[in-house]
Amino acid sequence: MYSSELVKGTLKTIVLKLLSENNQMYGYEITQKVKELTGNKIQITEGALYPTLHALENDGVVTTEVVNIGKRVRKYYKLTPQGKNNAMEKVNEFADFIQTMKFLLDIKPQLG
Amino acid sequence: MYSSELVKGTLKTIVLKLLSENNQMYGYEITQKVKELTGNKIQITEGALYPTLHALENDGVVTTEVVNIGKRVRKYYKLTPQGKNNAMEKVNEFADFIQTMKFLLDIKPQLG
DNA sequence: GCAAATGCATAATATTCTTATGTATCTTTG
DNA sequence: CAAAGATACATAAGAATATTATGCATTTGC
Repeated sequence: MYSSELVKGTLKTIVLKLLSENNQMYGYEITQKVKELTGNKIQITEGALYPTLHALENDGVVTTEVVNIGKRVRKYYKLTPQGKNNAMEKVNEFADFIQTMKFLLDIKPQLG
Repeated sequence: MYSSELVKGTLKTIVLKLLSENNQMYGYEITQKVKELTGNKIQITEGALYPTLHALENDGVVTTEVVNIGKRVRKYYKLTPQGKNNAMEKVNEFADFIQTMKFLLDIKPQLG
């Protein structure tokens, strides 16, 4: 687990990227996917995720579809066309940011 | 300039790294150095920097020395031994974080 | 049957940054 | 030499975002 401050500000980027790869996902699925892909190094809490997803919906970045699974409810999120652009931009910006930070912090290329 | 959320949480790491390379620096110098090294892509505001520096001092990570330059005052910050460890840890953690994010966001190695 | 996992959500609090403001000195330029 | 911009500190109000706690309900695994 990274210190929480380090991960701050990356949530939206992570969510958008996952949605751009998976057509549609529901909240809980996103938390699990991130845990799995990062080997528990990044864990998204629900208290952070749901407000973010709602904000993305308000901004027209995602649309939602509620699906009943037995008696339970799942809320699927899917990128709008605008959201797809948004996702690419965010990821590109982060890639650029990484380059800048590597230089600034004098971080050498890592093996692996 | 990156979106502000992107840079969130990196301030302490940046400051500690610069201090670990420069023996002692003052606040304004730090803001200028970061601007210069990043080609204006990252700009540290004073409203964010000074509270952070004061917190680092409270935590025993840095010590300060006030120097008079003419009639003006400069406050130099210098890492304590604990602060040096702290700096290394922060930078290593960030390097690790970058690797994780590159994988998660599927970012390819960049040229340059 | 009970604990853990799945699945949504919100509210209080904490943290951190932005923006604005304040004070003062020094340097550059027209 | 006056004014603007740079240097140099600092704090405070407000915004944004995350943490922690809580709540509810269903389903799965032991």
